[in-house]
Amino acid sequence: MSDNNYHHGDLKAELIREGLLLLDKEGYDGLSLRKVAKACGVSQTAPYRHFKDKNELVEAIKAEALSNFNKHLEQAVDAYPDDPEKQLSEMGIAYIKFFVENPEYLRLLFLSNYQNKSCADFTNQPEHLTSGHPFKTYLNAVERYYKSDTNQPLEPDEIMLYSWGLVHGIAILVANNEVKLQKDYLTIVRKLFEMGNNTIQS
Amino acid sequence: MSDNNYHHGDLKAELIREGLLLLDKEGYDGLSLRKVAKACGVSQTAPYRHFKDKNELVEAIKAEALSNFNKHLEQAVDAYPDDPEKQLSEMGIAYIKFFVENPEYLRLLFLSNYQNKSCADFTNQPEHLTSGHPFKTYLNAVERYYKSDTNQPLEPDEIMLYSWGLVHGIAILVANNEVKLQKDYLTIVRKLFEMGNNTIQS
DNA sequence: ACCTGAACACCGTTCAAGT
DNA sequence: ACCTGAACACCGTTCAAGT
Repeated sequence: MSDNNYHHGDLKAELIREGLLLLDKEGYDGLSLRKVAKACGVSQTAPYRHFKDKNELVEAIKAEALSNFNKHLEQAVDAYPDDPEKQLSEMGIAYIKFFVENPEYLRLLFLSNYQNKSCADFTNQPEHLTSGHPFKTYLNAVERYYKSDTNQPLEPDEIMLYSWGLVHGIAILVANNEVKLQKDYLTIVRKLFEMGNNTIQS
Repeated sequence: MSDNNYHHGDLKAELIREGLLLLDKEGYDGLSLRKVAKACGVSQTAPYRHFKDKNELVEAIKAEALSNFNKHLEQAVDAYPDDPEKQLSEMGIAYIKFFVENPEYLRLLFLSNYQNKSCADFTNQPEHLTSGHPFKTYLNAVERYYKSDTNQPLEPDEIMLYSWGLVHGIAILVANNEVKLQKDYLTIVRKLFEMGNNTIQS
């Protein structure tokens, strides 16, 4: 708040912002504490006034990335009010597209050993702790879909693992160029979603 | 072959072996060229006689890891001869279990930026280049399943993305403790596979 | 939960030199 | 496609000191 500090009013926020820029520019492996500090025009040890270690900085950058990701998902959901099935499938497509366009986010969010210790138990946690988190957004969409389909043979838990797993796996395989497909991946994904309504049908 | 070298008869193979041991012991981030060299009792620069740089060493370790992984998949396939549907679903379960039990392999194989440039185009490559590779094993299982089910509305390409994506995504979410489930994940996976026969049914 | 500069242990990589 | 040791640029982290 005060802008009469040694150098910055809000170094902590700037470190996070520059960290995300560095991720975009140099990829996950280029993300070093010293480079982020230099990008903020501050000494290499200054980040230690705001974060216990690199792990804490990376966790903060992750939180920012998750928030960006969540906005993409919510945008897709909001485009189809009152249609839980369409919401779920369009959100899945937004999910995949996001990571195909930002593959370094995948590395930051899902493979860094800078681990978020807390396992994301969104089902049993109070709303204020989980809202704004993409996985909670995903779970909400699954639950709306579950309620809208009274013939659904699967529990929310099961739809969650199925739907999230499918979308997540496809995102990773395509983003990492792991599969080689004849057709455009989005064409195939749309076909799969249409056939399965994004869930198994029996 | 000759064992009268400066130090080793087969340093290259030993570097790969020790690299994989180090991955198990210290995780993907602990995998350093210098540590691998030290584990082989050799100077820090000795690996450069066998690999252009760290990237090449990591690629060789990856190849070894993929071969171990492939053995697990083939074992599952071989347990159910003449039942392509069961082969596909049991292989999927073996796939998930393998990564849940060896999460550092996930990091090595799918999120390292030590990239295998060649995108795995297993559909159009000669057999001798692709055999022994887990993704080829997966593709083979998909194709056998496709041939066995004449009512299958999906192309092999589409089944591949669907089946591999689902299995891969679930493996990552569970191995990284990303989902919190009420029941055991294998119970849910088995139920999903039984319902969908590992593919969408229309 | 302010910021710096010197220092330490670790890393990948290069290069001249040695069996 | 042999192996080593010194050296360089980079990294995370600690610590005594300075606004």
